[in-house]
Amino acid sequence: MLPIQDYIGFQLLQIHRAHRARAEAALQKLGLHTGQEMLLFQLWKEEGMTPSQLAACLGVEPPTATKMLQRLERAGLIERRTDPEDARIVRIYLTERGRALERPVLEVWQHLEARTVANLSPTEQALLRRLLMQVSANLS
Amino acid sequence: MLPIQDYIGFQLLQIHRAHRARAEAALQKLGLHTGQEMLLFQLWKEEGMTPSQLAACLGVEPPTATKMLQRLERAGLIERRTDPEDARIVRIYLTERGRALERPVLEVWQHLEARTVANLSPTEQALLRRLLMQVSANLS
DNA sequence: CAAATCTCAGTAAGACTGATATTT
DNA sequence: CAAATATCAGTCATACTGAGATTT
Repeated sequence: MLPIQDYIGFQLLQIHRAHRARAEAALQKLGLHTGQEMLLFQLWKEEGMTPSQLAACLGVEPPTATKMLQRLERAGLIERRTDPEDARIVRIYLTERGRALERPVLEVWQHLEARTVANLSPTEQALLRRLLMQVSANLS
Repeated sequence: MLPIQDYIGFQLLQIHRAHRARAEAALQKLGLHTGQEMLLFQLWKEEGMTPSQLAACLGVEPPTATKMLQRLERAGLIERRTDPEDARIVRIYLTERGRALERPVLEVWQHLEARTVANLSPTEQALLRRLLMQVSANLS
């Protein structure tokens, strides 16, 4: 029987926890929590997305996205606007403060990414990315 | 600028979520929640560990382990016994029901592990394990 | 009226910090 | 009394399901 440490499932959990803790510590200085930056990432790419679309991008259910958006709104980083053509739809826009966070958050991410792949050659990094992509597909 | 999907940090999060959802679905049939089986794993290897030791194995703080143990105790899978030589120390033992879960839980894990590494050659699997080990070390 | 969209309410596990026994 | 051990209390973000509310 395989010791638990050798299960990839176990390794993934350990890594996820460590990664999350590091991200949390760095994002805290920007007044953000882990997870919130994921949503902001999407909005930096394209504003005006709906809560449902954002939920799909993040792979969560709509009520989960709603709660995240409430926190971001309370923090003054995003705002909601009802779609003028279909009042069922809400569209999410960044505030100035939300836009201003793009650069520092990216720096945090790049820094953490560098740490994550430290001691791996460029070839190994590319390989890891490819293998993880396959794993991701396997589990979807 | 790298699209978010190409960050290994992002991939890890997606994979962790998918993996967790699959584990949750399978463990539910055994009356367990994700995370609980981690603790049981340790106890199947060695009973009589203390809450602090278990916390260290899992990489969490002692109060977190205490809560997990409370749930496992309520579920009738483990029991606490005060150490006879040092009354500060609590030792955790499996109940019969807790021991009986070893085989089915292992089957769930092996099945999920197989799915996780599907479409990867044995060489690639070993490589992935090694790369993840390095990543884990990087983040610790 | 049915479908779509969002949100609310409630629940639960995960994880932390800081405080509180209890024993050594 | 200081250190060690476990636990309690409180907080917070994650994430779900199921139930409204509103609009098309």
